[in-house]
Amino acid sequence: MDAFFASVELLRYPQLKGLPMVIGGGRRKVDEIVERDHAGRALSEIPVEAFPLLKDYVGRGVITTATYAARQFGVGSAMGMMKAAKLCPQAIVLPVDFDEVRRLSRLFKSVIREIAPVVEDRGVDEVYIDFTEVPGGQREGGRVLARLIQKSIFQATGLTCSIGVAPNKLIAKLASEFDKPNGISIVYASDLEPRIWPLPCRKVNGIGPKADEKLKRLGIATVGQLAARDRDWLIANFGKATGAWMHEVSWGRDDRPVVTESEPVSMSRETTFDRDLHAVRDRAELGAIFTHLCEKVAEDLRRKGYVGKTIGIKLRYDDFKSATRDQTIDRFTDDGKTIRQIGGQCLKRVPLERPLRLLGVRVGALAKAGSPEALAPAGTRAAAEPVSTTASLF
DNA sequence: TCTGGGGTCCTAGGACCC
DNA sequence: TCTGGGGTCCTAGGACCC
Repeated sequence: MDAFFASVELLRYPQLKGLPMVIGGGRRKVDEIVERDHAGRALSEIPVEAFPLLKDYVGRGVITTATYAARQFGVGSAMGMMKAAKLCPQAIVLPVDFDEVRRLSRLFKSVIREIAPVVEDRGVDEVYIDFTEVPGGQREGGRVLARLIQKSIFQATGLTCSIGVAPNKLIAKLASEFDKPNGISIVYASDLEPRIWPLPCRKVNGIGPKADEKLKRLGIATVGQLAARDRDWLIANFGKATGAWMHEVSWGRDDRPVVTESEPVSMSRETTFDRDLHAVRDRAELGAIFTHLCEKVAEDLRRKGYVGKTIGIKLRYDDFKSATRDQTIDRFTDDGKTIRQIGGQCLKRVPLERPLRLLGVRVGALAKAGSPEALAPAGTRAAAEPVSTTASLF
C-alpha cells in the first residue's frame, strides 16, 4: 500500500492532499487538538492551518510514514521526529490511528483474497499473492490481474497500492518498488541483468544496514557485483547459510512458497518513556508501567486465544543498548499477575544502574488456549518432531 | 532534542538426556 | 582416570522487517 498510514489520514482529511505530512507515534495527542478546536465540524472542513506542524512537535517518536511531498525534503520512515523537524518544519504531523489502519488493512486484504485466495500476510500494509493458479493470472505477464486488484482495492477503500509481478517473492518485492505510487511492474526472469543487477544490495529483503555496510567494505555495492563473486568467496566471508543465500539472491533465485497460514511465536508490549527513568529514584513509576504492560500482554493473549510459557522482559538503557532476560515456567499462562510475577524475577537478574528509556514484556513459547499442548500437565512432553539431524562421519 | 512498537529468525553456549 | 556422539531445550543477543 502506498504511504499507507498517511493515505489513511488523507481519506478523512482530503484537504491535506499534496502537502508534506508525516505520521508518527509520540506523546502529543494531535487529534485531540484538532477535535478541541473544531468540534462539530466535518473533518474535511477543518482548515489546513489548524493542523499541527512538525516544528512544534515535542517528544521521542519516529516517523512511521511520510507522504511523497514530505519525502522530497529527505524525510523518511524510521527517522526521529526531531531530525525530521529540522528538514521539513512545515510538514503536518498526525499520530497513527491504529484502529482505522487495522480496519483498512483487513479490508484491502479481503478484497485481494476474493480475487486471488493464496495470500501471505506481511504486516499491515503488504502481502505476497500467488498468481499461479488464478484464472487469467498469466495474462500479459500478470498485468491484467494486477490491474484488477489495484482497481478493486481502490473502489473498496479509496487507497492506492503498487504491485510487482515476478517469478518469485524476492523479485516481486523488488519489482513492487519500481513504479510507485499506484504502479504495476512486471519483471521476467530475463530481466535479471538489466533491472535487478543495477540495484543497491540494500534493496534486497534480508540485507539490512549491517550486511550492506560489510558488503560495501568488501567492494560490493550492487546486486550485480554480488553476483560476480563466487559462491565460496561469499561463504568464506559471510558464513555458510548467509553466503549461500546471498549467492542465490544475486542470481534472482528464490523458491520460498507463499505461506497462507502461520501461528504467532510471541506477543509483547513495550514502551519508551517520555524521559529516562531510574530504577531506584523512579521505582514506583516503573513498577506501575511494568504492571500495566503485563496486563496488556495478558489481554492480548486472551483476546487472540493464546497462552505462553516463556516470560521475558526487555530494557533499553539511555545509551540505547538493550538487555533481555526470560524464564520458562512449567505451565502455560495468559494471566497478568503470573506474567508480572515471573517478569519481576527476570528484572532482578538484569543490571539496573544506568537510566532506562524503555521497558518491555514478552510472552513466548505460545500454544492455542485449550489445545492439548496447552493443557498438558507440567513435566509431560508430547513426542516431538525431530528438530535436526547430524550426520556421523563414520 | 537523536533513535517507536510489534514481530520473526538465527546463532551460540550450556544444561541435560540417552 | 579419561572420555563418545547425537539430540533437545533454554537463554541472551542481534539482525532484520513492516
